[in-house]
Amino acid sequence: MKYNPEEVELKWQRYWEEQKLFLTKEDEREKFYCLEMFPYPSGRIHMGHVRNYAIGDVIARYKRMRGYNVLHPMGWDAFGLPAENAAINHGVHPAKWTYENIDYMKKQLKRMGLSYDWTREVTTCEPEYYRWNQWFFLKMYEMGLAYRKSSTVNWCPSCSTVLANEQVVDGGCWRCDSEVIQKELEQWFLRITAYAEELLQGCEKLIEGWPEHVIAMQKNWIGKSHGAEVDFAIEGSDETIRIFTTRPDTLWGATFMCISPLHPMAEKLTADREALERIKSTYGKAEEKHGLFTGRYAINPVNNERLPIYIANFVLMEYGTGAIMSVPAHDQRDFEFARLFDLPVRVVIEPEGGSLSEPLSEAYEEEGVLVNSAQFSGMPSSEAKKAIIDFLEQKGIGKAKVNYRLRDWGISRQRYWGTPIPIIYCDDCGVVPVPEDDLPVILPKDVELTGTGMSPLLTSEEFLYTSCPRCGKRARRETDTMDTFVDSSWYFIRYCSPKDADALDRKRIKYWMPVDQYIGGVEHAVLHLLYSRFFTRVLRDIGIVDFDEPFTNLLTQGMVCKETLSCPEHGWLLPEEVKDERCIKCGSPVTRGRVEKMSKSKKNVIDPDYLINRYGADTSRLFSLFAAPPEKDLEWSDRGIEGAYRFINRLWSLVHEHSEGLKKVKDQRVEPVGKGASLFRKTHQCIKKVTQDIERRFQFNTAIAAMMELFNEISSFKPSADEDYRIMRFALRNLLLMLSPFAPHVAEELWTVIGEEPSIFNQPWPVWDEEAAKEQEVELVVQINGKVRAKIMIPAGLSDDEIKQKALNDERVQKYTAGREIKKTIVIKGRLINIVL
RNA sequence: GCCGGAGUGGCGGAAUUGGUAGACGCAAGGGACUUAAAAUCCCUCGGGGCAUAGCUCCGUGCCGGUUCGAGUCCGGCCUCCGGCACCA
Repeated sequence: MKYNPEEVELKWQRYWEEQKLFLTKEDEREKFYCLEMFPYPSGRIHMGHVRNYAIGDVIARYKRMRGYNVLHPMGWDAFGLPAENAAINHGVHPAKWTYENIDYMKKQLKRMGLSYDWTREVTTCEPEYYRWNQWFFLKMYEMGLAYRKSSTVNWCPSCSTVLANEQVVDGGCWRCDSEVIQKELEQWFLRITAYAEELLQGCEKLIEGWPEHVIAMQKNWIGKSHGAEVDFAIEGSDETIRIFTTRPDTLWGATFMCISPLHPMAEKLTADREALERIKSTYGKAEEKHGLFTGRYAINPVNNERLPIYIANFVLMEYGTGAIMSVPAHDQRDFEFARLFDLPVRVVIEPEGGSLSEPLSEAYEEEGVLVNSAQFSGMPSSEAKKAIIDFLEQKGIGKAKVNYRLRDWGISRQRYWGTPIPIIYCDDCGVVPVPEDDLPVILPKDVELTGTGMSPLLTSEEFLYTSCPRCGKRARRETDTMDTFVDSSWYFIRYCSPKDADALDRKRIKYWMPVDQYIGGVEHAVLHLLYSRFFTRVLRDIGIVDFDEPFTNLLTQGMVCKETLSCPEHGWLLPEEVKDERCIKCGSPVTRGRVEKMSKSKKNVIDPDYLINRYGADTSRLFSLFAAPPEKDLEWSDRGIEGAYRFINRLWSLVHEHSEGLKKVKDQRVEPVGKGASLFRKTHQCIKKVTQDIERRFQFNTAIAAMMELFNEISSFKPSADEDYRIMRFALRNLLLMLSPFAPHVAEELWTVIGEEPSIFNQPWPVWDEEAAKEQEVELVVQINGKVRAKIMIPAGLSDDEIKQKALNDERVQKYTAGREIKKTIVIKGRLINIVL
């Protein structure tokens, strides 16, 4: 009987659905919440999804067999730019585009045979979902966590939208790479900085369950630093400028001062508007430093020196106080600036036990010992930092200060396809929040999408004008929508009670949350994961949840990569555009480029539909789990998938070939006797290995390798008597159970072929017997002076002395030991002996 | 520059955390079956040397160290990949 993946897979997918096998309800069992990052409905799934969801499905099915009540949901991150761009470019309404994509992708996911509870499906563009975005926003507004301010924002002229700092990559838009410019706008912000310290501290709790590098990235992003704020008087003015420094030990080395062009004092200190504008235009540009001398001086409060005040493009208003003291001897940026303006460089820190040769060729940024610093000279930096802060505090001119790089989260987007911000502007009452009872504020359908950069909601009169909830007069709605990261910051909570009738049901949330295992790409290591941690804390403070961290364990899967092909004339090529190492269009030799993340633009993608049509879901899943450990990058291999397919086919044929013999001995007791004794043992060993590989760090690749080994042994075992069949059946039955989370359809089918009742997924995970798994004979490696000189078979469980005797009696060993004194022997139980001569 | 991670056969990757380096898969070579091919099955497969049923030396990016024993631990380098980057 030939293996037909499609037939088998559709059959069992239908069965599971009919049996409602994966629908989940709260019960008395221990819960396990297994979650994969939900996709953006871009149109079709890609190999990254296949890998992500295959990993999640193995975990969910495995945990289910281990007796957990598993929650394994799926949904759609359905708001976002591409839908709107499709509308602009092709005239399709974003809603239509999105829902059609969801339909198609849902079919694809179902075709993969994933064990989701589809009744919990969540779609973020539905009013039942986004009304809670609005509700949280109102709560945050009440709590002072949502606020409006005018600020310069990152603006992508191509996407015509505001970008969060995190969405700016190397000065370009994260989506389209266009250069990002600064623009002044009234924006809504969420005060994530109020939780900066807590989010940082919380990282410690994640150490056990999260990858180290993700925690490092989060800490880095929060960017806590200790230092001091110091007030500098301005000569000829009553005002002072406050600076922040992490190096109070270099205070005596300040030779000038810089303020940000956006600093409120900038306009007061210079009359030259034009020059100020020029500096502003280079603000934040990393390439070069620009400065403008104001003609004014500040007074260094520790030594009363006059310091010229500059306006400098590299001083950021968003960090610290927007003003710095400049110590060119000990800060490379100040050093470069000093060179530019020929400003003095004064050394106040010398390396311990040495001295700097002046003039300096670069700043000395290390810590050291203070010099030229009045009473603090001679003190080491670390000590001086504290002492100087004490001194500043006593004198009332400064204080210790902790700063964070983390900024508040700007959520306003001048876009249509997102959650309307539930705010009304009334001429008399000002900013008025939409009353809770009026939620949701529905996103209107009749909107003109032009891509001009104006909020499209401005074009819907019906939406725009409303009456003020306070005074009843005609008022305008906020027309910006929320950043879509708001949607994904709490969707995992929504899955617990997905229907609006019981939305945010505390009891159900308490049962399921937090997520026990979260699986997704590293690209969300800061953005999504940090926002989710923030939201969870806000929800905790509102009283909806009673924990801090949403995701107990996190698995960040590696990228799916493939070799790239390119031609000097035609650029990236598809594999079918290459013949005999030459481009079929022009005949130029083809460059086999680096193995890179699959992307349409580089033409190195594999379409999951093609894969599943050709090999089936089981093979596709098995290969993506076997080719590399989950957290590492996976290199696509056409041959590799053939290997996985071959394995499944071999298993299929073997089971069918022996199905009669296997069925006949069903329910008969297995005994480890006869020629099958070693297969019996191998089976127990395999259960142990596979279980341990899954339990510790999800090493699916080695788990599959172990199953292949077991299969190879079953396959070379030629059963004749019933006792042989009993053992073969025992081995196969367990192999199918172990394989079932990885290749669920074929496992379920073959389960019935050996005479078992479906569903295999109602079976418990197999257990091994430690005794039965033990080898009776083991290979002893005999080393002499650390080199392997012999390998001998010995019975397991010998004492050290017996092992030593066996080894010394071996003639190959005697060749070396003859006439020499044995200094020492080291015996590793059941494994190795090292004889030191 | 700073912070993470990784370097093992022709390739993807194993190695119970200090105890046989190369599991499993792929590729390659040889053989069987076949009119033939595909598929399938069996054997070989890190490199060198030799008196070639065997023996022996070398081998986990490089140099050193600890140890009876190092892919694994320590010190110093090199290379590659990710993240952050004028954060004062």
